[in-house]
Formats: sequence, C-alpha cells, structure tokens
Amino acid sequence: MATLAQIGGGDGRARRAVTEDARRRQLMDATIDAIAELGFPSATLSAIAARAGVSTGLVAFYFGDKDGLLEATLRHLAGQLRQSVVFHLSAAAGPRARIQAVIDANLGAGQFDRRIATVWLAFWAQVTVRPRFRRVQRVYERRMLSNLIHDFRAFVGAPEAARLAEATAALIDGLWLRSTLASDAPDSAAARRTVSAFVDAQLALIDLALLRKPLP
Amino acid sequence: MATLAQIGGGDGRARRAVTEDARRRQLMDATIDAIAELGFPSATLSAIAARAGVSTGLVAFYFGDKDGLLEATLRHLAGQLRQSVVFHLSAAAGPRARIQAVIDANLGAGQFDRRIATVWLAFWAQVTVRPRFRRVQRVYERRMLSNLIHDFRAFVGAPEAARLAEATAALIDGLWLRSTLASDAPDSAAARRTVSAFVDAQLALIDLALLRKPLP
DNA sequence: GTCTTGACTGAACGAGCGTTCAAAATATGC
DNA sequence: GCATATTTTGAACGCTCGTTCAGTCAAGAC
Repeated sequence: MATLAQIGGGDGRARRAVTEDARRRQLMDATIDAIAELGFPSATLSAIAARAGVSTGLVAFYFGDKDGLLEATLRHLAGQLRQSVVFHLSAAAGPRARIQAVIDANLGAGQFDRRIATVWLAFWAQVTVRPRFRRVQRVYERRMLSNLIHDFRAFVGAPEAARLAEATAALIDGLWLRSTLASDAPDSAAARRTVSAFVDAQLALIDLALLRKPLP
Repeated sequence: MATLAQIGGGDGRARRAVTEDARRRQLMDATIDAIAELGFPSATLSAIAARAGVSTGLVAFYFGDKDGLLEATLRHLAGQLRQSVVFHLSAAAGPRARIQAVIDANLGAGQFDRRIATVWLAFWAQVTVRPRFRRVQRVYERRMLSNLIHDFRAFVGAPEAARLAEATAALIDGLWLRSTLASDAPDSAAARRTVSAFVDAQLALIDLALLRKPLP
C-alpha cells in the first residue's frame, strides 16, 4: 500500500503525484474542519470523509488508519508553524528582532484562526495520553524555548536567559490559550504587542541593573 | 462493597445525604481518573464505573446521564479552585499580597497534580464545542482577570491595570499549560516564583517611571 | 477497441458506545 | 420479621464506531 506513485521520470506516468498530495491535503483539511466543528471525540471518519467529499474507505488508502490521518494532520499543522517561524527569523536582524520573530510567528494570524487554534488545543489535550502526539509537542516546546534562550543570551547570562525565555514562552502560550478560549474575537496584534512590551520591559530593567551596579 | 449508610439523625430520614454526596464524589473522582488515564474520548461510562466499583447504570441514577456527570465533575474541579482562591485571598493583606494570593491559588500544588491538570486541559479542549463547559470556563477566566485588575488598580490607572492583569493571567495560564504538557515533573513553586518576579519587575518599572517623570 | 493498473466506493462486520428498566439487594419503619 | 422505600445491578437495546475488502470506475498503454 502507501502507493505514492511515480513522480515518473522517463516513460509514461506522473499521472498523479500532484493529485496524491492534493488528496492528502484535502483529507487533512477535512480533519481540521471536523475537529474544529465537532470536537476531537466527535470527529469520526464518516464526518471527515463527508467533509472531504469522499468515502470513509479512502482514509485507509492514504493514511493506513484513522490514527495515521490524525498524526499526519498534527504534523501538517506543526510544519506550517515551523515554516512561519523560519520565515520570520530569516528577515530578522539582531537578537531583539529574532525574539520578535518568534513572537510574531507563534502569535501570528495563522495561529489565531479559530479553526486552527481549536485543533491545536484538541491535540494538546491528547498529548498526555498519546505518545505519537507527545513527540510532536515536545519538538514544538523545545524549539521555541531554545530559540528564545539563544537570543536572550545576547543580553544576559545563561541562567537569566533561560528564565526570561521560559517566561516569554509561557506568556506566548498563555495569551494564545486565553484568546482561543475567549468568547470574543481574539486579537492577534494585541497579543504580540503584550509580549513585545514584556520583553522590552525586561531588557530595560537589565540595562538599568547594569548601569546601577557600579553605584551604591 | 461500598454502601456505608446512615449517619441517621433523630427521627426518620436524612438517611443518606452524607452517603449521597459520597457516592457523587466517588463517581466524579472515578471520572477524573478515567479521563487522566485514558483521555477524554476514551473515558467511557464503563471505564468510569469500573474505577468507582459500581455498575454503569448507577450514573443515570445520580447524574441523569453521562453529560451530567461530566459537567458535575468540571464544576467540582472549578469549585475546588475557587475555594483555594478564596482561602489564599482571606489571608492576604494589601494589594500586592492579594495578587500573590491569586498566583499561589492558580499555580498551587493542587493545580499541578497530574490527574487534575490533565482533566482541566481535556475540558478546555471541549469548551469550543460544548456550551455547558463554556459557561464554567467563562467564569474562571473572568474571575481571575477581575481579581487581578482590582488589585493592580492600587498601583496604576485603569487601562494599564487591565493590561498588566491580562499579561499576568496569561503568564499564569501559560506556565500551567507548559508544565502540564512537559514531560519532566512540573515545578509548582518555580512557576509561582516566575510570575511573582514578573509582577515585581512591572511594579518596579512603574515606580521608576513615577520617580522619573518630574526629571528630564 | 481491449487490457492493465491504480484510485476509489460502499456495504458488511464485529466491537463497543450510552441509555433504559425490570428485577434484585439492601436499609428503614413499624 | 414483615412491609415499604431506596439504592444498585446487569443485561438488552438501538446505534455508531473504525476497519476491511470485493468490486466498480476511469485513465493510460498498446
């Protein structure tokens, strides 16, 4: 099984390749829709298949089983976030700008989309119980942290950088969580401003402490 | 098995009352165990009943149906948290101490217990999709915020107090979320220290700004 | 055209879900 | 110790789940 059909060089085919990726995307999109609308427990294969306009059997063809589809969907979401981080980082000059890039990527419009955010949360809730999901989560958690630690090191020593990075990461995740759960439309830009102000305030205090130390 | 009836007072009835509460608690505890161990979707009535050592039919007798049991369990958890907040606040003198009380209650050992934390997260994930849960969540969200806003008002003006309160609340929730999802044992005391340091830093900056304003 | 091959369907299947309720067990009143 | 009231059981029910797979369909190959 698995297929993945010839990106055919040489002779004939290449018949699909494009179509296969498209189908997989289509099924993962339908999964996201179903989870967002119905919640994780009610996102059944028939609900997903109906949203994708295909039969339930097709899931087995492309993903093996339901679990395979779920994991692929989670990895798809994680991949999109990762790309966003990379993109923002590539345009950042200097450590403060790199910190901002992490903030902007993780609190960007993409992550505040109701559909997407709901699904992330549904997956998070499964992490404790599903080793397959846990692995993805661990990568997410560590990447944000190590990015932040690295850039805070430009301003302070290692232990303080770690503490600042943890607080910043927590602030990002907390704002995201509260926005996602809130009833009123979440404000991506306001969230970014909040974290940005927090970082600036901390850096200002550090400057101050450095200037002060020689004095009384 | 079970029973342990009548602490019966004077005349007839009151035969249970105690026992009834005990049974309800027992079933809600079993629900928490089942969700923590198996995850929300797999926490079936038979899994719950088995953990409580009773038959599945009993749930209907005490809670009407599964949904009733779930909502009661969520409200039970919310009630415990509320009690903890009230307790910490009752011993707090002054606004800074009251802010600390909110921090300590929401990041206390009780909220870091793996069993409890996992279940909170499972419920949060259902909030988007279940109006019954949403109501409980809204109360939680607003109470923490209004407590914090009220106490920050002792230090700054209303708009700044709102901003500080939102950041503090997000930091609390974010630290809780990341600790709950992290693989290594979460550290309740360290989380409280982080938020406490954040609040102190913000208040220090405010003092500084007030002192500075007259100058250049 | 016919043949071949891969994509896709949809019904059948067994398992397990939540709910229901008649019957059983237990506790209380007299 | 019998009659009554309350609590608890557990099997039956209808339903829906995810998986499976024989079969249909359409698109190149020849």
